[in-house]
Amino acid sequence: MKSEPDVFSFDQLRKRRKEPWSGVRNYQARNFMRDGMSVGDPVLFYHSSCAEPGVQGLGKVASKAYPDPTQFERGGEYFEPKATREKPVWWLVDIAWAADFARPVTLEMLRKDKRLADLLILRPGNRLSITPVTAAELRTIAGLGG
DNA sequence: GCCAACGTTGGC
DNA sequence: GCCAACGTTGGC
Repeated sequence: MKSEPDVFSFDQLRKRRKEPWSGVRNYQARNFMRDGMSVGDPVLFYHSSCAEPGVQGLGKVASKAYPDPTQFERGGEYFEPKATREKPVWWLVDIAWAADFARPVTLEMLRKDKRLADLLILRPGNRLSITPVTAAELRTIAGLGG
């Protein structure tokens, strides 16, 4: 899961322990949270749009999917006029801090590792903020992080 | 349903 | 700030 550290960093997640992953406004990313995640699933926390993009550490899914409350905030940045309480449009999960890496796994390190050739985030033009990884990819990246 | 215009993402 | 690569929007 990507996050811009200027907006919400892995350090902030560690301090807060848990954070609702609100504000996702892409259907594919929403579907991964709503349909593809279970409580306890490991999460790679990736910093994007910063000096050194890369995976900072591990989080974990800390709730089942529930409606993103920001879609109901009239006048707010994430207000969704099409959403109703009965038929929400946007869903999220809570993400909890799980473990630090000894070192961040930089984008450069990800690119250099042949085992990660199929990692979705490395595909040209990938802009999805949430992408699935295989168990093998997770192990590889966690290994690189020490 | 098509598709051009537009907005956003994200590395550099 | 640039720009490639997308996703979304809206007229038709």
